Order: sequence, then structure tokens, then C-alpha cells
Amino acid sequence: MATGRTHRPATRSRGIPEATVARLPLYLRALTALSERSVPTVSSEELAAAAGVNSAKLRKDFSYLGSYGTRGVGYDVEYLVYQISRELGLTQDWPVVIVGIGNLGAALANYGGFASRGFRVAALIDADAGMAGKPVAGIPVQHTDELEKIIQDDGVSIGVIATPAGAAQQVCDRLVAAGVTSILNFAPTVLNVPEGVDVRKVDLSIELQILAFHEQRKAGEEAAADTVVPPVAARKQPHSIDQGPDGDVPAVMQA
Amino acid sequence: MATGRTHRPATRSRGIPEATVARLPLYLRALTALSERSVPTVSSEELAAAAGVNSAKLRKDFSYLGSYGTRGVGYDVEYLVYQISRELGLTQDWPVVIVGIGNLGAALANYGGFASRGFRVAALIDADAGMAGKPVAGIPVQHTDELEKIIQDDGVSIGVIATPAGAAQQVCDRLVAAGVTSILNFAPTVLNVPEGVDVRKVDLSIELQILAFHEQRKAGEEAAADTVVPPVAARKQPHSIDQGPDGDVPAVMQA
DNA sequence: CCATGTGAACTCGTTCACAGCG
DNA sequence: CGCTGTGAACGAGTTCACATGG
Repeated sequence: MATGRTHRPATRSRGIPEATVARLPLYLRALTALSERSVPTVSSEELAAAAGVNSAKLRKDFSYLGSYGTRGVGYDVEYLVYQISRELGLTQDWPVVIVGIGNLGAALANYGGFASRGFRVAALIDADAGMAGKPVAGIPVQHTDELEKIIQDDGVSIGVIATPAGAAQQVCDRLVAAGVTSILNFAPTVLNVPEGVDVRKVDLSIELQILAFHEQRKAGEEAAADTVVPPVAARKQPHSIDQGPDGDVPAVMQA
Repeated sequence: MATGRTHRPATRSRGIPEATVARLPLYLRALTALSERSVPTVSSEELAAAAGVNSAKLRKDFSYLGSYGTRGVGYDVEYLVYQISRELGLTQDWPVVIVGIGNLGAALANYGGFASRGFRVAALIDADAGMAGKPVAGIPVQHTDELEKIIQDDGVSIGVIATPAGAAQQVCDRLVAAGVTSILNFAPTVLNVPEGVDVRKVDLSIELQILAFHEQRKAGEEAAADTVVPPVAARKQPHSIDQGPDGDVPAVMQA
């Protein structure tokens, strides 16, 4: 990217910032909860609190989608749910394959929030021939040999890699060759993919290490304790502080 | 985190940017691999490629830690491994409790990269009395009633929540009350915690939704195809594109 | 009036490009 | 001469604060 200088040339006019995209699912979840409670409208303040962000950020985020609110009132819950779902592409069905049915793969297969949001487990794939046919979460596991066929037949474009690190790149290559263009990687490896393929990674050990860093700093600060116990507390910090360590985005798990 | 206004007052002189902290584990992993292959030194270029970032970023990141490289040569692998480990607080042992031993909790308990990096599973905790005593990953599951005792006895400061969404906040409150100050949350909920407690979240469905967004855009672009097929490709793009947890968005790379 | 929507200020993060040291 | 280390330019993301419109 970025070649030299003024890139992202086109700026498709619908340029929603990546940071905003990463928060839309959060808003959607909060809105869905409100919807289930039959709440008709929410203010940016309320919704922001439910999503764990501040209201200015939420309003700015929504401003990239359009003007879906009503001044002096707030946002219509149902309408927003629809708009965000559409923006995220959740109004269509996304078949997904999960490769590597160990503890983690099984956990993912059983994950409820899966089907609930436009995602459908098209197949569970494992290299262990002994697993073939055995049902996990009601879906029979298939052998790796079937991978290409399944992807093509079902038009799968999203793949989840939950294999050991050693197998990840190989699985990735096959997924990509077969037509997958988005990959969620749980294996602790950097995947090499061709241009046009999106990879998101989730890595438990990285998250723990980040926590350890902060934890260590807390311990150290305590020692250096500036007489003045930084009361700060300042403003409003009712509860919930940073939550989404927004600093980054990813997540975590294992392989 | 933190911060109401001018906080982080002192800027303890050791202010490592959050974005850098989030990448240190990545460098560490790449370095560990090199170390196992007995590679004595690496250039920023090589290491960057292995970690999936670009070399300028890596050098800048390292500059926050100190001047650990040798001009004209590169970095000493072993030395860097040590420095980063120390910076991340991995030279000490971090006992961790995992609450919620379902598929996911079991997967986490079995995760190898766990013990390998200073983390030790101090206990597995589940609300189901029927699970009590049953060993998972060689560790007997204990009932939720024991939670406070375990945390205090073992001096646990990091907790992992792998419970259903409905139980997460409650578990979180108990963890915090018992002394935990860092939480890794796998439940799809926004956790409210008091100031000073760090929360990082990991959410499968959010990651999938972000992928779906980009996937949808790919499909749309194809249709709108600007005559000019953005050749870009420009410079060097050997393989591997974005990766990156954060914003994602293509980020060159190189090898 | 009230809460949205947004320009403008600001902060954080990334990239450039080159000085400087081994 | 090669590669690190870094100031400075640039760009992304966040927060402020207020004009605007229901």
C-alpha cells in the first residue's frame, strides 16, 4: 500500500474508517439487546454506555453511515439495527468453514452467536481421518481432502483456522487457492496471503502478554507511589473504564 | 485507559505506546523461533518480515525500549528475547484462573503457549458442581465457591472469563473483589470494572462481522469495478498483505 | 430546549528519510 | 558501507464544543 504518497486514491466516497467498522458489531449487539426488550429509541449517551464507548465517538461513527438519528430524540432502535446489519453485510448469509476440530474448533462450532448473525457453519474439517463422520455441534466432521470441494460447492468465502500452528499456513494456502478471501486465524502464526485476502488473527497468548505488561506496571507504580495516590478518578467513571482495549482490536485464543 | 484529562501526568519517562506494547509479543514470538534455530542476529528487515510488520515500525518500536541493536549489523537475538520478555513482565510467573470450563475453557486450559510464556494455570473454575474434581488438561476443575479462596491463596491477578454471557459480569465482579486486576474476557458482553482494572476482550462474532464487512465490499467493488483495476501492486508485495489485528487495512509487508 | 451531527483541535500512530555509528 | 536510531512529516482516530434542526 501505500506506495508512495497519496494513496487510497479512490476513496470510494463511502470510506468508513476501519476503527468505526470495528465498533459497529459492538453497537449492533447493544441495539439487539434493546430491541429484545422492545425499547423503541435510544440516545447516543445511553447506547454509548451500553456499548462501552463514549457518546461523541458513537455519534461520529454513526455520522459515517448517514443521518439516522432524530435531533432532540435519539435513534430508532429497529431502524439502526437494520442499517448497521446492512452495512456490515449481515443481511446476507455467510457460509463459513472451520478447519481444525480440536477443543477450540469444537468450541467455535458450538458457539451460538454464530448462526445468530448471518453466519452459517457450512462445514467442519479436520485432518484426522478418525474424526471423519463424527458429529460436532450436530455437524459431521469431514476430512481435509474434501476441503476444496466444499468451498466451491457452498461458495464459502470465509474460513476459520483453528489448527495447530504448524499446519496453519498450509491450510491457509489451500483455503485461498480454493477461493476463500477472508480468514480468521486462531493459530499463533503470521499467515502469508496474496493481495486481496483479509486476515484477522486471534491470539490468546498475545492478549495475556499485554495484560502482563500492564499488570507489571501496576506493581511497579505502587512502589514508586507518588505520595499522592493519584486520586484522579476525575470526572465520571461510573464503572467500565476502558474495556475494549481499543488500542488494538484483536483477540485471542489458541490453536 | 485511564485518563480523564491530563492523566498519565509524569509520563514516567518510560512511556511505551500502547500500539507498541501490542506488537512486542509478536516480535517475541518471531525471535523465539529464531533463537530455537540458533540464529545469532537479525536485521530489522528480517525480523519485521517474520513478525508481519514493516521495518520502520519495528525499529521505532524498539527505540522505545532502548538502543539494543548494533549499527551495520542488527540485533542480537538472545539479548532481545530477554529484553522484551523483561519489558513484558514475562520473567516472572503469572498464575491465571480460568472461569467457565466449557468447550472454550477446556481449549484454553489445553493451550500450550500458555505455560511456555510465564503463565501458569492456577485453577479451572466452573459453576457446575457436577464438573468438580473432573480433570481437564490434567487440572481438576473446582467449584465457583472456591473462587475467592483460590485467588487469595495463589495471589492470582489475571483472570480469564470463558463463561456464557449471562454469567460474565457476575464472575467479573467476584474476580475483582477477590483481587484480580486484569481480565481477559471471552464472553460477548461489555464488562463494567472499577478504575485500575484492565479488561481485554476477545470476541469471535465481532471478528467475523468485520470480515463480512470487507467481504461484502469486495463483492461490491467487483461490480463497480473502476475501469482501472487498481494495479497498485507497486513496489514490493511478495506475499502476505495485511494481517495485523488492528486496523487491518492492508499494510504492506515484505519479506 | 434537547440531542444529533460535524468542523476543528488535538492526540496517537505510522512512515519517511537521513544522520550517525559500528 | 550497511543498518540502526530518530526527528520530522504525515495520516488516522478521538475529543471538543457548538451550530443546527426536530
